[in-house]
Amino acid sequence: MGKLERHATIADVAALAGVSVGTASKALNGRGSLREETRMRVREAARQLSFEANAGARSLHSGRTYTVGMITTDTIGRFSIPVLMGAEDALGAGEMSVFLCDGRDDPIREQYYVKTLLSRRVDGMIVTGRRTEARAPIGANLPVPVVYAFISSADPGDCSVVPDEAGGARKAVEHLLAVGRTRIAHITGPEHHNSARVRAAAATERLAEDGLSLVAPPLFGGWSEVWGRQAVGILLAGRTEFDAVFCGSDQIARGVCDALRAAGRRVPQDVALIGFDNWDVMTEACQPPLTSIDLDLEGLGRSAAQMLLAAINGSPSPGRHAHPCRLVVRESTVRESTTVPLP
Amino acid sequence: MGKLERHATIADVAALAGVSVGTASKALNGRGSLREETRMRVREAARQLSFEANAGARSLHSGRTYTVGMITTDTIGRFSIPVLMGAEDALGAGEMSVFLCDGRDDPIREQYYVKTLLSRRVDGMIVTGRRTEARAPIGANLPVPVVYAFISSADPGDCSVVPDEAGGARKAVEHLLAVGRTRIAHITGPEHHNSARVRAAAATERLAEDGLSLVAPPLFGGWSEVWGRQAVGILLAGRTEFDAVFCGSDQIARGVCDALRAAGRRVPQDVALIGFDNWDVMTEACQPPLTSIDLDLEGLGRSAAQMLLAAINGSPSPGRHAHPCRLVVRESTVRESTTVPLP
DNA sequence: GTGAAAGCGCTAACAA
DNA sequence: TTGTTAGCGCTTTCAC
Repeated sequence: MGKLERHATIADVAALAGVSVGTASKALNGRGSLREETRMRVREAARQLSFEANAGARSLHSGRTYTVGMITTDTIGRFSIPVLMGAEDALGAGEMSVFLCDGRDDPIREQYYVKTLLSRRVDGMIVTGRRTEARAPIGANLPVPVVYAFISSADPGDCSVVPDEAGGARKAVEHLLAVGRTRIAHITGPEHHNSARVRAAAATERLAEDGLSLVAPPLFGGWSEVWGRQAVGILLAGRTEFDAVFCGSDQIARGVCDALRAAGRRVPQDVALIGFDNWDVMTEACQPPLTSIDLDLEGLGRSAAQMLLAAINGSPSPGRHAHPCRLVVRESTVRESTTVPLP
Repeated sequence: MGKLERHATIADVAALAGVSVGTASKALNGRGSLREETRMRVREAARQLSFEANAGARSLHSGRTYTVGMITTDTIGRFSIPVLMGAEDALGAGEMSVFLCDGRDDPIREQYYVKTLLSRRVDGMIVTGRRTEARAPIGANLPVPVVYAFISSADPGDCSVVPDEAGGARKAVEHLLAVGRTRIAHITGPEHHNSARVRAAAATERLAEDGLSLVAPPLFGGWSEVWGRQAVGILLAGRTEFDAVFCGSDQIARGVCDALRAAGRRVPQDVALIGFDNWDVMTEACQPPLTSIDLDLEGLGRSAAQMLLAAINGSPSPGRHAHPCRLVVRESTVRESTTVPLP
């Protein structure tokens, strides 16, 4: 057979089948009315030539390309991936192909990508990023719909799908209350980070609804294990007693866990511990395994993609949509894991 | 202005500028010889209409789409990402757009993507995956060049760019020897995993070159921290003395580190410790920070993309290409970090 | 220096 | 049932 030199065209197929291109087109797309024998003959010719219709030429008529662009505003990372995957999954099911564009925190590069995507006549775009903060819209009066996923647009009229971080923080607190803890500390990331502020505020608020408050003001620091360990030092140096720690991330929680153990406090007997993000690497390696809040990023991405598909089909969903978080219980908050191992 | 209803065509631009479409085309692409005034007038009209030439229509002539497909054979994960990013980076610089296709370990899905990409007339494809093992070629006699990155093709004639894991393992051993250790243990992932076997064999071989051997047969297990901790238990239960541990991954090394500390052995004074992958999450959280081997996946992806670009331009690089690994020294092998902090 | 016309690969009217 | 034709948006001869 040898390596094919060029793609077969529908003219090649028509010639081989001994019909006109119009007939070949109908046969391959199931349009018009043709003799079954003719249809088969054309199909067979197409198969023989490994014919795949040129999508570009095709979209010249339909006006649609069945492609979408995904732009990450900052470098692709641990949070963008599941979002991208969820979106890719939902779009693939919708027969859409996805252009991946890594913005790398560079607005110039980002605008370049927007132009490129428009020249490729994508049917829509998804914009995502590493942080949940609002960002400037990627463009004004774009000729195609845009959905922001994880990150949100500063324009409230734009469609944004964001994790319900406040709801997640409330679930964390409610879980700690449900297992009988009332003296709760909160250790989290840097105060300038939107997620840290939102989660801390929501936790405080939820406690207030039960007439409680954090045993100490939230400890803002970094998102790292190192900070988790340091923060425990600070907490223990103070006189405040605590029977639970709600952490702004799993990495922090892991650091907290290690430091508590080193200080002779047992988890969960003396201190119940809950993280945020439900990152398997951390929740599994933690001793004991870590209870956490799952952002369901893949579901979020899928949901964003579905909204984009709807918008492309003329039914936009303007505004900010909060995607719910899930509580995942493990042994850092309850003695025995509630999950029953499979037999 | 209001939301644009449709994309402007070159006919719109020509009409607004009061010239023919042919002239407009020349003006916008810098072809032919036109009066400077005309050129400017057309450019201005294009700007006013936010005109972006339809790439699909354009490629109808050029025969090239300036797009490539990236297919991950299995789910996109920690190893595929940097490869994808490096490739996207190199391709973007080459004015190429990238179609992202997540194979999800499903051969059916994978073949579906290959067909889709061919119908979109991509100029080439990059195939990647989570493991370094060889895999069946993605297709035979494809009309466009294919480069395998990280993963490799079972067909030795295909172009594959893979990390030089054996070289990395040798560098790890050489570093341990250089810091004066000779009684080296090796703890790594499952024996059925290609990377585990290759790294263990290379380490053994390198030691043999100096008339040495591992203090015990390689301990194969899982890639997790949990296994690292368990393995230390096994090692200590045996009578064999050791002054260094070479681990098959950073997660294992981290587990080893924690367990050694718990057992009263100091790192690096009593035991020097080196990991593999140079995963920042682990190397930084480890106490002390972990020396490791970096696969330079982003560089590998970039290199693969460049080979693809070359192949598209008629200069293929058939065969298997080993991409070198880098040693990154931190405090788990030397008392004071050799990296000088910036002032 | 500019316009008219053909053609890239395909689909969809309309004829035959 | 099938073939012919026009046209999607663009580039590129070739006349003028």
